[in-house]
Amino acid sequence: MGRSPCCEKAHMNKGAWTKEEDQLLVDYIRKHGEGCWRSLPRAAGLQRCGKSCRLRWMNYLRPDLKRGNFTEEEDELIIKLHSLLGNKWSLIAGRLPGRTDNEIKNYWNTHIKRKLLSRGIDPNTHRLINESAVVSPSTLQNDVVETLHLDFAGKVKPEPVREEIGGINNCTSSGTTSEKDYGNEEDWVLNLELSVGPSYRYESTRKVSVVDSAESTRRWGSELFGTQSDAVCLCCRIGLFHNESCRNCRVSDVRTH
DNA sequence: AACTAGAGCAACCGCATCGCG
DNA sequence: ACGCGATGCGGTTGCTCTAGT
Repeated sequence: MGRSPCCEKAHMNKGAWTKEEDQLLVDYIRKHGEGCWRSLPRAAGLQRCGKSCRLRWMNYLRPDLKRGNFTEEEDELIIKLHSLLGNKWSLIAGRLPGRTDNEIKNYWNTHIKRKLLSRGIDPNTHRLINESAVVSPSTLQNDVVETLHLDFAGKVKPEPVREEIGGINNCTSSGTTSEKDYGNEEDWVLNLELSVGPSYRYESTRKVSVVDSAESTRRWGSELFGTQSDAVCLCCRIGLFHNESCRNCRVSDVRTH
């Protein structure tokens, strides 16, 4: 019994992709678009399972991928996002145009971990290795640290946010704040329109309908954060995209907001 | 030149989540 | 509400390349 395999593996190629396979996949997707990965291999004439095709496309063949070395700005952004999100590579990748989750994950494991360790920072907790106190001040400007806040969809998970504001987060997947401090995980939703900013007042955004009894937490969020119009994306707040359009804010000059 | 160890990265695997009937 | 297939995600593996001896 048990789950049926995602594909018939007996006659499938495995291992590195050949140029011919790449070409077949690219040609097929150009013609038909992405989607239906399970049936794609057969339709494209590939002896690969759908998962493998998807991975190859996502991580290597997509035309919008940015190849080459990570910039210093990207490094810092990854570190900051990891301190907020933990090993949520796909979410982190969503904030780095042209980078894939796999690429970022590999880069983290091979470069950034070492970089943080050399700074005396534990890459898992983002805390200084020799001190129990706070955390990676070297990587975040003070004004940003003081005002780091998260914006929640529908429900607010208050305590960790307060911790964000007071020092730096405990929100990573390996964080230490216990679940009982803010209820069940299912009761709150982190809106990944993460924002970092000065002490603007900020209202929790509600991308999904609020169907809960969280009026109090909502009010709490409003009192704490003010209106959403003040929110600026993380990239802009930490000073990236100084001279170019930010894809998150759609604003060409971040100094104006 | 040959060998070895380590780094880097593409790809795989298994589980989780989503979405549709 | 439930079951099941499809897709997505994160951890891990293993191959390739390169630097050191």
